[in-house]
Amino acid sequence: MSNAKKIVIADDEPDILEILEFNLSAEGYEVTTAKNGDEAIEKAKRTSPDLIILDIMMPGKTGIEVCNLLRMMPPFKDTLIIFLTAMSDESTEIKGLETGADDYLTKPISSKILLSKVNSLFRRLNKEESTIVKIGDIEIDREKYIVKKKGEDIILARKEFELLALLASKPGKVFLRNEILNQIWGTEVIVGDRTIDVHIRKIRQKLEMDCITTVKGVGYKFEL
Amino acid sequence: MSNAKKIVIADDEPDILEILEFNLSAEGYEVTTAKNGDEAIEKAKRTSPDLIILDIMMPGKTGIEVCNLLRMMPPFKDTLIIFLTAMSDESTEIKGLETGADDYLTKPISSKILLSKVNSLFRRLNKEESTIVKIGDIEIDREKYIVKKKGEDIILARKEFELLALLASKPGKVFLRNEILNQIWGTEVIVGDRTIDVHIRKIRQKLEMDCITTVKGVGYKFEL
DNA sequence: ACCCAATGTTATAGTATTATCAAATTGTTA
DNA sequence: TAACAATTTGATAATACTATAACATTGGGT
Repeated sequence: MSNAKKIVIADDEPDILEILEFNLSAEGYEVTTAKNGDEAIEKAKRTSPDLIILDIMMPGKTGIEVCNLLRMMPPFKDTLIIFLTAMSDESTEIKGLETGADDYLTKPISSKILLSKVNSLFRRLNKEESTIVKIGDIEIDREKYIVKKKGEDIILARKEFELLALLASKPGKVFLRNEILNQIWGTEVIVGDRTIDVHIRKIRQKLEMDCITTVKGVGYKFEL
Repeated sequence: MSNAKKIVIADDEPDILEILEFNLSAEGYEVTTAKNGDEAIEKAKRTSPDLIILDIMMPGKTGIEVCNLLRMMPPFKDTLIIFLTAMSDESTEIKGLETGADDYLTKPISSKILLSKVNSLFRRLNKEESTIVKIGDIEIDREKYIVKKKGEDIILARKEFELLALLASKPGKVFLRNEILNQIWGTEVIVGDRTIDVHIRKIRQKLEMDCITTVKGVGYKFEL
């Protein structure tokens, strides 16, 4: 899966770095580590991570300074940032949140809590972004009602779009004709047999690709 | 449109309820309180809050149970939920996060921390709503109710303005007719289908641009 | 290789949706 | 309250979408 979430962790304590990296990697995240603030910024620029975990107390730039710098750069305007802090000092916590961090964790860190928190943050983010589906050259945006192939817009009518979106929602899965009818036309409306075929044909025509496969006697599936 | 964020707080301790309500109200939030889980669900259904704060330990349903129930209801799929817990018990914290809560706070609660956290959570959500929106030649100022095209003022009537502002708030996104009706006219008022069309037409006329695209059978979107 | 059911193709007619205009209603301001 | 602007509605025209019929083709089973 190339869509593994990327995380950059910055902490000056090698032990912590290692523990966090181990745990997050085990969970399937793509982890990059940094020993200090500057390295964190540099790695962030290079890897475009989905989440940045910053220790507040670091030699050189503090996590808060790093966060401030990152927030000034457009690519990191909305990137998730979590602070790590040994202090249970309230004012620090607040400063952190108001700097634009999305959360903070207090050391000593329980890996279970960290993972929960990370997963939880991503869960929220995923919901917002699930409107866009990318499969190879094809990009389907449910919100914008747009289908793109290699960046070029392809105009689909409503039913065509819905049908494609349905099939593409689970690439590889074979959708039975009945399933498709229920999902797109609903149970009340009854349409003839050829209706689905015709829509499928139009999609194939417009996409100019063979990404919808017929499974005879069963249904259709979206692939490649 | 009163766009004050609404919050429902559930806790069985009246003191805490009062403190939280006081602080959050002072910050401009619209607070509703509930003494137990069932009441929380009921109030949530009635007020459609933006955030729900749940004490975990409550007589009757626990906060976790309430959260589970809420998450099953479509309207609350994405609502922010924060847990309040007296326990620093790690397993509880994790159970909370994995239930679908967005964060948790440990009692005793510092109101400053609470406010920071709440503000921080909403900040992320609010990014979309900056008062001035610029898209190409067009500039929309929600506060001053002014639209400019290449620096020149364009005078739009209120509904026209609101409609344009709505569409432009998420360029590219297709707004369903129902969505538009709910956002601009509200659920109580019922207007005919032609109303939207006519307003769209006037906006197009006054802007002298083709920036509003019709997606037949779906809705309208603002582009370019 | 043949058959037959399932699917592909095409053109077309019917339908639903939207654009446009004018007129009616409501709201606002002097 | 008159005058004017804003909003809504209804009728009608223009348009795009969809379903279907009729026919062609395919491919698996025997």
